[in-house]
Amino acid sequence: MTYRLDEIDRRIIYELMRDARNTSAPTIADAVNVSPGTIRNRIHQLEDHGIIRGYTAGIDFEQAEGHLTNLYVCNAPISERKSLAREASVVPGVINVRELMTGRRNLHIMAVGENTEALRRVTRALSQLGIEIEDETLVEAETDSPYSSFGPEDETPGTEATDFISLAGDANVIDVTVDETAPIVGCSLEEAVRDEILDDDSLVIAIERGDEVLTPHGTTVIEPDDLVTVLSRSGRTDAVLEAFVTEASRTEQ
Amino acid sequence: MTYRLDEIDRRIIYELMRDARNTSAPTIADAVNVSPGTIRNRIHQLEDHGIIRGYTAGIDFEQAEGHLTNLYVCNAPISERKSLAREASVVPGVINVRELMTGRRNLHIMAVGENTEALRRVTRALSQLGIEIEDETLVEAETDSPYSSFGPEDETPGTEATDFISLAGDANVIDVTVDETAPIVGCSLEEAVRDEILDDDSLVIAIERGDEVLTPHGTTVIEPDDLVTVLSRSGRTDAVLEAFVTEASRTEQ
DNA sequence: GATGAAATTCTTATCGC
DNA sequence: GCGATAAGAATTTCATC
Repeated sequence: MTYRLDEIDRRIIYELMRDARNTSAPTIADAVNVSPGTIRNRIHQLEDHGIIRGYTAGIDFEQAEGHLTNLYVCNAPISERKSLAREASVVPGVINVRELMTGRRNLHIMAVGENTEALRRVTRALSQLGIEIEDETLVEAETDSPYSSFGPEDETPGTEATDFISLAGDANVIDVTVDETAPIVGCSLEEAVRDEILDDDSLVIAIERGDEVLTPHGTTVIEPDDLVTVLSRSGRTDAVLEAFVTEASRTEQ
Repeated sequence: MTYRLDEIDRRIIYELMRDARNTSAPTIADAVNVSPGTIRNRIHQLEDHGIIRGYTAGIDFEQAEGHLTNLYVCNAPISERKSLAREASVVPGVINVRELMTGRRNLHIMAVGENTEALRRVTRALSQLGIEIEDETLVEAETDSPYSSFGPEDETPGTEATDFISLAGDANVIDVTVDETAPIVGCSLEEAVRDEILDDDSLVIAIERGDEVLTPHGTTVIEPDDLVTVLSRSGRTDAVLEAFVTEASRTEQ
């Protein structure tokens, strides 16, 4: 029942986990040196074999009108776990169900509601199905990453944020080494903010260039290999990092 | 900071949660009666505001060369939770991280490895980051669903599987009412299997038509509104149901 | 929010190994 | 069976109203 994957399949899975919507077949084809048609054929095979279950959009419901996301940790008898998981997945509000191999706490159900009353309705619906809720908590954030083993081999994870310290509120300090091909290279900080390369909520507070530490001004121009310290109030780390790392790191073979 | 959504935004989110890759802008445009360009503009706005976090492919790693998926339930000090979550997400093998609001068990980390040794490496990496692993278990299955509140109002969830009983092994019995526009309508069971409308692993064991119960044969032709009982050994319920429900239920206004 | 032209991508059928 | 290729349809991008 296990399907044998080759390098092409693995790379397809990696790219689709990274961005399932804005990754076209020709893009992947360039990366693995086959024709776009082959990529599409493989994708369809992976879908047909059930290896690709589907494609989901990750939604930050909290930002969308303050909806609440709740995680229910539940017990289900092993014999009924599969069917209860199926029934739970169609309860209004439920967006994700995980079946675990343990005897207890073996069903993790994630649901969204516009307020606590809506979540109470989910609680009641799950109870009526015979699912025992052992624990429930609000979900603050969720992050998806591709499976790195299926990614390109020449990956250098050290390029991105080297340090990451949470401050009060949602502000973060990020240390990042500037990529040679980063969008911000050659721009002054003033220009970067004006051209929306750099978020308005982000502030460059230090630049290490070689042996010296520069104090950044609006006219300071960012160069490759600068070690830049950024204070970000937006909390959207990825968006901030985009300015400093290469934009198309995935297209390089 | 909360973004105000209208009917168009909600519907876009619903459709992209349902299928982020094979849902084109014109398809959604037809459903809400605006131009495709407007749908694309809205999608970009939702992406820019961070309401759409990204698009992920759901992978069944077990079917792919028998990879193992593990869920680590961890404790992280509240003050460091956000940064630990960030660091955990780049540990090789980690594909999903959830931050929860509780004091304990507030970090759920999901990782994939080709064997138990690979998962042990993940365990070590997480420990070295200062994450305390409280519990860990293999993940058997995961299901994603769209947020039904954002879906079309005339949804009739009763159309699909009305009952669902797990049997020994991976076999299931499903009761389903046949849709008028289902692919299998007008086909004999023999033809359905030959044309690959119906899975080879699926067996129709009963048909209720009006007041009578038919015993299915190869030559039996499926009609709309038949209540069909299907025994499926494949465990891939969705694939089986596809034959009996309308293929393009989302295109109907 | 709609429209229209240009570029890209997807679908499908066909060919060669 | 698997991958490459090419024509036609559909989709996305971008500028403009």
